[in-house]
Amino acid sequence: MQVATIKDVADAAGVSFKTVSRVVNGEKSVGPELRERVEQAIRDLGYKPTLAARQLAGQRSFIIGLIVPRLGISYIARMMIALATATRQAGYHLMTEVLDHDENHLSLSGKVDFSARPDCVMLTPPFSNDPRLVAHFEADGIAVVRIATVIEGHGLPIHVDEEPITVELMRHLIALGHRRIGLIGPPLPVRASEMRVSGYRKAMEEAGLPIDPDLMLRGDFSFASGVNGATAMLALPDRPTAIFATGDEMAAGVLAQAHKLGYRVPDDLAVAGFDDSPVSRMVFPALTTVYQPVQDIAQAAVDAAVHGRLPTAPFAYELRIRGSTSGDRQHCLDPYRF
Amino acid sequence: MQVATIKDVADAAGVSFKTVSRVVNGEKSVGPELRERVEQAIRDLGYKPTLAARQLAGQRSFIIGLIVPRLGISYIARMMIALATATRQAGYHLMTEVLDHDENHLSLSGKVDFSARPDCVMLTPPFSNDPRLVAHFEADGIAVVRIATVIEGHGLPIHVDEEPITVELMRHLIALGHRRIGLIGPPLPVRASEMRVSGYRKAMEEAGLPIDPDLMLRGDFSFASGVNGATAMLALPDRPTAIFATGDEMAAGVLAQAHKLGYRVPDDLAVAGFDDSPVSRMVFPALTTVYQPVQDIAQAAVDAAVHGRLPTAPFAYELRIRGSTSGDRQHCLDPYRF
DNA sequence: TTGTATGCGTTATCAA
DNA sequence: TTGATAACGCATACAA
Repeated sequence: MQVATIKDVADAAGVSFKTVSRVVNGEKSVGPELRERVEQAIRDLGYKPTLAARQLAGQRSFIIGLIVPRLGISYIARMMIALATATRQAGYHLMTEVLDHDENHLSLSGKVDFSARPDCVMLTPPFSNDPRLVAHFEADGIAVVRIATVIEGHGLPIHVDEEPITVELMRHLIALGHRRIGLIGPPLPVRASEMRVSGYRKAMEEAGLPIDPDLMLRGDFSFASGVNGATAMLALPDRPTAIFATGDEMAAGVLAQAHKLGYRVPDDLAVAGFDDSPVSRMVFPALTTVYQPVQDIAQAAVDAAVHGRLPTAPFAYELRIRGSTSGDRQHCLDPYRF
Repeated sequence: MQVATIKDVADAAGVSFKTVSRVVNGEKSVGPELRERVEQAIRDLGYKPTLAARQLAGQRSFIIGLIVPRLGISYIARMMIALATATRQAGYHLMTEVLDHDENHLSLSGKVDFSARPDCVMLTPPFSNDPRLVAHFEADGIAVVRIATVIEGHGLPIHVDEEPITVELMRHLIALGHRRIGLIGPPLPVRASEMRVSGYRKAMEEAGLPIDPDLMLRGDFSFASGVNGATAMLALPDRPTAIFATGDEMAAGVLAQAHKLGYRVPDDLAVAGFDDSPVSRMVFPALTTVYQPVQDIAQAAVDAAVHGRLPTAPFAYELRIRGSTSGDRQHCLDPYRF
């Protein structure tokens, strides 16, 4: 015999298969005696309900779709692992689709396959901020969870507020005596991470420091754009003594360029990033950065996907002060946990 | 009306739904005229066959399972993206499960859910080298693809041969004049990456260089183990002038410790890694390393999963010589593509 | 080449 | 509280 079906369980327990179905689905209209017999039979036969049949007969598929960009920064990889774990814990299955970063919603139908009929689709940045994508799914009656977004609109938005922690990070730099602090921000002023820019502004104003447009550049989260940003700013007559890049990969680019030019970090130039990505710990000196509560965010996203419940409390970001600003020469040896 | 079913298409095309089924499955026993009518109707209604129904009625599920470790080094993340892409191109769906690194096969049944009935399961390292895991799945009649393995046994092994490219890397170091070359290897002598160790030995012997046990340490692929290995070797009376770590994260640890101790890289100490991971490009100087043809490997794995076909030609590894051995101070600015 | 009947394993509806 | 029966959307065998 292959795998046990609901009928096998019913026969073994001496009940109708509908009763087994009730037990499996946790319905309480089952007598304690029968319930016990059924549960025993389920254990004995190692019965697991077939997903496809449940999906066909019921209205749920127990599948959650996940759409991620191909050009994955490590933040996405961490999110994928965390979402896979949270999905499983909720008794659901994760089906991952990769979408090219620059593809629009028109090419979507050909790429993303709805034949699995997920109960819900989760969108990571940058897709979580694309209203057209959301509309595309909702037109098919599929709920959409938008992970780490700041914009309103349809779907189930998992809002994040990165401004307070960014202000904290900036205060740290300012407390160290930096007055000219460069910023390498996200690509466009519409992204979720734009709050990292507003946090920068807020802290500068709070400290009574002038905001110099020359010190505010934009990158694309890549190492290369960090290098380029640093190159430009360090060539200024009145160069910054600290640079805050809104992503660790960019910050690593700043650090590398500083090394190449012979600057000592942090004595000549302090560098700070954002994300607490693996690379932030592997460069030398290790990068001061902001820890993203990826697991909490993933948990909230799955909760929204399964129960339609939105998170109530804000997520707990944490400042990680390391050598690239403090001058502490210790390595960060904590194992990187996803 | 919700989503179009096969019957809707049949009605629209004025044929029986079985004919539609034939067209969808690419059977050729359909007249050209009817075929055209059916295809038109499919386009008009935007029909996509429901996965669950195909799975229930047929014998295939069109689902491929993927099991990855939680403690993900970037190699795994890249593999996940590549596998998701290749799976989609093959018309299949990828269902990802995260397994804790140290879990044994006994706890497996509770963690990995078979209710999706995947046609095949793909295992990445380190799971791809666990015979018990393979047996576990095959007992359920599920084919198993073992990605990047060197051991024989059941399932569909996607063999990799990393020895030749490792020899090439070592020759590069030796050609630079290094005679005492340290090795920080994989955890146990049973892993796939053990070929990186044999490549080290082979190249040393080939060059007539002595193999000093003091210069052969083992790590666990983590940054921390690279730091520790470097610390130990650089404290030797006759310290190495070059260190080859069999993973980029470990190599980054070596590099960081070298910086901390004030060694110039590569003048005082050359460092080489393996994987061409993102971090290898973001440290300074950039790490000399070996590019892994992740996309090719992923393609082969999916091919094995879908058609049971094993790759014939070896995979094309590539040496990436960068500043950590050559002294070239240019950054690697290529966008990192998954 | 085309169409019809049957069943896959489960949930939903209704009756007992 | 239980159970019989009909779907769900499709593939498979078999018939036309």
